[in-house]
Amino acid sequence: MKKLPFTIDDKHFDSSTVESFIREFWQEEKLFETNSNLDKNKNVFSIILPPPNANARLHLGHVSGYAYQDLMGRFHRLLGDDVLLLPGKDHGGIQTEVVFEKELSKQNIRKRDLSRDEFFKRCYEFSIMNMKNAREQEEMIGLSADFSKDIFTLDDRIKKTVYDTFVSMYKDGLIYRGKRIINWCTRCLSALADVDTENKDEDSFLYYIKYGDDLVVATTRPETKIADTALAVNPRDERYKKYINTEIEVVSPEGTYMLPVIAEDDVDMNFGTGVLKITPGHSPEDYKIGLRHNLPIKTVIDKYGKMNESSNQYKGLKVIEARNKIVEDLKKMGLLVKIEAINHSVPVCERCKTIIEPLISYQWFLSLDELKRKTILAIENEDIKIHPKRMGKNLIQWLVSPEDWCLSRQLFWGFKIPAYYCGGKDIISDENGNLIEKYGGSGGCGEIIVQENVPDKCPKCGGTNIVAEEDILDTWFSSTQWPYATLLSYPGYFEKYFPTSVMETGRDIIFFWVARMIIMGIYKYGEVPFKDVHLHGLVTDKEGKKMSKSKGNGIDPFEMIQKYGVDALRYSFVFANSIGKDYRLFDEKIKGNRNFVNKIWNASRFILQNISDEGNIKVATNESNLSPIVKNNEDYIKFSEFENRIIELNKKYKFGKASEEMYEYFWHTYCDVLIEKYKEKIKEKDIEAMEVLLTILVSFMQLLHPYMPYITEYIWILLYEKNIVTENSISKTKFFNIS
RNA sequence: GGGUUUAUAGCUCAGUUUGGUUAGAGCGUUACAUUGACAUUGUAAAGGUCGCAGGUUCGAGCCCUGCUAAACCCACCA
Repeated sequence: MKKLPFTIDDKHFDSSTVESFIREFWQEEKLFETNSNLDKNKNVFSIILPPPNANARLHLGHVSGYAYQDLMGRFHRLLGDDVLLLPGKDHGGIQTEVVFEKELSKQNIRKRDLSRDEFFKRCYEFSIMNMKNAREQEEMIGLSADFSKDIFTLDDRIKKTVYDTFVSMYKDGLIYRGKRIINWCTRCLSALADVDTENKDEDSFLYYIKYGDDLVVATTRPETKIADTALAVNPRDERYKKYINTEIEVVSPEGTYMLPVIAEDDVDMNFGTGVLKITPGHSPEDYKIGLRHNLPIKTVIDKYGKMNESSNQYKGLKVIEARNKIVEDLKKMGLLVKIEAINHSVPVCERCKTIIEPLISYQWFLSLDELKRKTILAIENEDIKIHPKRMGKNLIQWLVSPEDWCLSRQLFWGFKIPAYYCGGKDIISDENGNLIEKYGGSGGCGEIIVQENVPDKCPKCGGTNIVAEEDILDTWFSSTQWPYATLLSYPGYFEKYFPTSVMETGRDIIFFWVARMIIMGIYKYGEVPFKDVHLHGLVTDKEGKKMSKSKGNGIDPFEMIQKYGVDALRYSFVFANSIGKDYRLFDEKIKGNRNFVNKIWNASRFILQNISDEGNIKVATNESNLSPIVKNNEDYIKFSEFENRIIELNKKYKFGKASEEMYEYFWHTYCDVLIEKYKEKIKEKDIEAMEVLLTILVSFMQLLHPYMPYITEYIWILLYEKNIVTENSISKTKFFNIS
């Protein structure tokens, strides 16, 4: 072993010196590397670590997650388990694409100026750079992962699994190409799933517009008037009963046309006038109503957010421009009754905050009905245990919604959809303005071929004019396969480690990720991909507000590490917190834990300084070779009870409680009571005093190690150098009273 | 509208499968100590109607009901 950088004569514990020393030591010893050999005497414990997005430095959220994951891994190593912590890096899909677009714009380059391949290449380089940073930071915080197995989500081995799943889901009829209303981002120029959108409050106007002679409709979107295909009223609404199932003549700036009036329970009698215009082509709610009443679907807005050619006067105008102009025109025609100010929420793109334009479009979908049902059963039967339990209810609530998952994205950064069209595909519109996708128009039979590799000819007609799908897969389609896709990438790992022991992640991505990982696992292997789900809360500032760049209330974890050390920061994430609860982090909290680190250092220092070298004191390695002197010592007996208690708390994921009790025990029992009690005796080299204090110290280092890996390992090495313990690393040991 | 959570000292939080003496900790505040393993320390003190109102009970911070306030999630917002 290298010369120790730091001795027991140093009063103040210098965390960064010790951290880099220990880090090198761990790397040299290759302590956390794994293999596919199954040892039947050992339990297997595995966590596939949630991969951070390779588009920025790690933030507090990542570090807090790693604190929990590493804690569990190290704890199970000390139980004697065969532990795998498998690290990875996420290409981050649309998130990274948007971040990198901003990078490009700094160089005055627009994304669509580059080819897809060129964009992909540059974004890949950008990601590689970030991945290196992330990796360094992961090592810095003491993550005991097997870095020789670090894997990127765009790795070819991952791609193989993802494509296999896509193809088999297509063959099973779960994945299909379909037309429906989807969330469209006019800036990203892509379809988005519901979870990729969020709601934003917006000040807008409610326009009251005359429809026919008697009816007035209140709408925020007058520009979609041209695409109306019905009016709807509540069947219980006495005011409008007589109009139901009639047709009224509607005058508009684009001419006069007839609209049916339908009865619909979903219409709120108290909103506006109680008359709703139905625009199935541009509103998800209206789309559903349209399906129920078999209404035609008209489209007036294109993918750029501009009015399309079905409008004569507004063609080419952006939505807002068209809205203002049509309002002017309606006013001139005497059709505008009044305008009210309104604050309502609108869906926006989760990434770039552009207002979503609901559009009718052909996309790839995954039917989830059956899989969701099975997933609910798995949760209800506790095939998978969610901690905290109440989050399971949230999950089930989300799973009962029947929406299919829109898998295709019109983006550059990600896996291409493995689909091909014999003779290509075209979008045409029929006489009613309905969009129809036609296949095989440019010389082919129109067969859709779904397979991993590019086909050289059509398996149906033998044609060679094969056109590849240009869309890419939603990044969540691949990341929800992460638990098995990673393990399948290394021979024997899947067999040994699947299903994994725990999925540990933030409570905020339970729908995005956790729910759909379970769904995919159930599809692929008929079983849940992990046995337990542990969800940690979000880190907030002292006022309980979410940290964000724009608010400027964020804490840089690496600044805190420089100031107080990794151990203090990591302890602050778990200290006195309960599972799934958000926790407030601030400087004084971390500082308090730094003081605890220093207390541990000084107490250990005192013991080590006063141990007689000639006495050749050794500490028992397990309960059976414990000396009777220690075994019967009342202070040791009490400690032993405490030790069992902490181990039990860890098993129950009660890390907050355990950390609190360890703090309390070490500071106020070990230091304040026991050291004081044995102080004089120890200086007289009394064997019982030395053995009791040492045995407790050694065991306590093991107990605390998952929570504070650096200082405990360093003290352990000092004990090893003094021949007090026989292994040179805590990671090679087991808890004292585990046989 | 549906679901979930929280409310305990100035601040941040504990208060435990199971209700039980005088409700605890850290930070902060105040006083004192200091060549001592540790001033990143020690000893002590002040500080609480346990959100409000009922109920169950010999006994409620804990269980039940209602209310108030705050936060989060889902749906909708024409």
